[in-house]
Amino acid sequence: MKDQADIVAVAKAARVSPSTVSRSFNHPDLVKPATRKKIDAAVRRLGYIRNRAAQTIHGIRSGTIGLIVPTIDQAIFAELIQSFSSAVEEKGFTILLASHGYNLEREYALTRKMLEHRVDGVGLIGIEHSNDTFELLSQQNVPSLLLWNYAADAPFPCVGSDNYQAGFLIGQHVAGLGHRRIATIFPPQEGNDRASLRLRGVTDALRQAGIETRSTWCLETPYTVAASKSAVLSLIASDDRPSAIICGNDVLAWGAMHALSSAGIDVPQQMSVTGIGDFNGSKDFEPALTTIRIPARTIGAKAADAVVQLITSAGQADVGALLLPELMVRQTCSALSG
Amino acid sequence: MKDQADIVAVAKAARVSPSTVSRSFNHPDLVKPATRKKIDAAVRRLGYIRNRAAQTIHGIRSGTIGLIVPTIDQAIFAELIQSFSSAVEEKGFTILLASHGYNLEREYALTRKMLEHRVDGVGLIGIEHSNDTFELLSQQNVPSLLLWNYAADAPFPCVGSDNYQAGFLIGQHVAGLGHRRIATIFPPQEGNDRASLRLRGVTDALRQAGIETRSTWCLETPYTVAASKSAVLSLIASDDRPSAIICGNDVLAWGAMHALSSAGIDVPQQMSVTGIGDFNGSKDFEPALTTIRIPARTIGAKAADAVVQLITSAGQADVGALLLPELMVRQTCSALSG
DNA sequence: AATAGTTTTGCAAATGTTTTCATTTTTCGG
DNA sequence: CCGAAAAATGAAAACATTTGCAAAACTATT
Repeated sequence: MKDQADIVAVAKAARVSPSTVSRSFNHPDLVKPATRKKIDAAVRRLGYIRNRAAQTIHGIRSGTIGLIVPTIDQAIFAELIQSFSSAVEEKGFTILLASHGYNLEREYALTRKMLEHRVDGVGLIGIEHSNDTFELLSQQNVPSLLLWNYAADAPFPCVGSDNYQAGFLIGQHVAGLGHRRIATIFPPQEGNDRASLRLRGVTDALRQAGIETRSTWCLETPYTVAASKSAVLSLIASDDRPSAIICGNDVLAWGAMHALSSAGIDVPQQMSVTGIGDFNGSKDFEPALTTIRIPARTIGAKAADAVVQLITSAGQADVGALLLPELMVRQTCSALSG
Repeated sequence: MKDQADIVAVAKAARVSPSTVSRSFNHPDLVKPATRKKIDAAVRRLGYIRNRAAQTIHGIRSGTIGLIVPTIDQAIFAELIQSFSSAVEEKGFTILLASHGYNLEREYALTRKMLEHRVDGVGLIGIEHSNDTFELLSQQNVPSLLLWNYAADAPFPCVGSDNYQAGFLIGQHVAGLGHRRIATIFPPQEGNDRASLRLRGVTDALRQAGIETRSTWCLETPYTVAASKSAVLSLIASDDRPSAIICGNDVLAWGAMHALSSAGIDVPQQMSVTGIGDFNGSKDFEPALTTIRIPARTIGAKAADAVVQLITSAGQADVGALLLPELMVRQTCSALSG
């Protein structure tokens, strides 16, 4: 870490001025090929690496995009992060990643930190954020994007799906198959607009079909197979069982399936199960999971395009995108017989 | 993005010098409380946000750590990234994340980019990397850490598990239960030392038990449930079936389980299956997956400690850590009857 | 060979901070 | 209320770059 070569060292070694070295990097066409060669040689010899921090203070873009997510280690966000990150990488940006654990105060703090790093843009998951966060972002005038969820009237452009609609679709489907005794299993709603919208969608669809949900059948667990499995295990311990379980996402559905399998309850013969998300693996689950497809990879890729557009157009572009949720009818949810 | 407040704007507004403002941030005890209050007020009024890029060129740490992974959207790396990132966040760092898709050339390019951003340290997954990458890192003298895998003689400190041992353990276990007809299903070995080490461990353990693996039973698929399921489906289409399938990781094992379940083959009665990794969900799979535990969260957390130590001790600390793989005997692998 | 035009280079100022050192202000014991 | 010591502040240099402008070095035309 001692005397790392800087641009003037390179200049000296190549017997040119620092300006020329700088130009040789940033506007190679402005410097004579022969000179460029000398410089390249010097660069290699000294192991010089450009200092983006020093460039950044000239108003040059930092080449970083802040991505702030609730959590990383969830199948679905991982997929989103992957596609987002590889798409922005392709465009020459690098991702500054942070997770707040569904705590919107922490999200604000992280946003600030990102701005200290002078990210060129930021992506947030969902539409609901603390007021401070929104103010900060718009006051600092940083290209910002809301991922995953979509609303036309959100304070920033959204690239995502309609989570209410997702819930509504699945509720409608389950009710349409004749189910009346329906349980739900969702994560805590606090600070998670995706989940609460989905649940509202489900409830509305059911109510529209004349079904009221029983509060004892509305389970709430974190997003893990383990939690969901044990919640469903105790749900079915009672004689008074529902005929279908609507899960807030596919991970919860997997947990439910394992619980039923371990109790020897056949899906979908004796009990229907549905997910939301259509994660990797849900299609190949046995039996294949009926769920709502929310195209994480597409969202990631489109979002990447969108931020970059926002950045390069100084926020003038119209980049929102609504990806419609889609019902995937597979094997875990069947018509109520009898 | 126009006239964002800078430190001199704040200074003017607070009627003090820039030096004082700077001090008020970095050494608050050196400035009079009253002055500090004036400054804080000005900061708030102008919406000033410190510019880390400008700090960084003073040799001050950038507060970022580069993490370069093969892929993000795999259960297991997601877990690792999550724990690593939240642990470093706690210590005031932010993660610069990039993925190379198991391509070590790209890894080198990404490493360079990280260095351009003047990350304070970098973490790489696995022990095998291109020579250029190693040279770059040691020549630039950046605190570097190898995660996930462990070897005493690696060029940089490792925080990880012994993947050969992991493979060996599971091979031994399966052979010890009397299985002789054993299939394996592993990802492509290219650029993935974890996978190749595991496979070597398995093969060695089997050979030691006098078992040679048949090449037609050595399946190779990417890390997805879908790929694994279809590979296993065609494997069992033949009459000449193995009695056990050793999978390179838990995702592959899940795929295998679904394949068997869809073919109506009982696990473990008719076929044993094992994984490696002990991912979230494997314990609650039905039947619960016998696997080798590799403690991703612990590795992430320890690795975070380690890099930060490396950074703050200028590379003088001895931070390597070997987390032993552990056999988790559950329900998917039973003794061969008859 | 001289001129005009073009290409290539260097100088110096600018970027937003931190830090050393010197100066000013405050505090406090007499 | 004086002076010494301590505390607080400011001026200026430093950090690693980029860039506008001007000078220098070529080319081509006559």
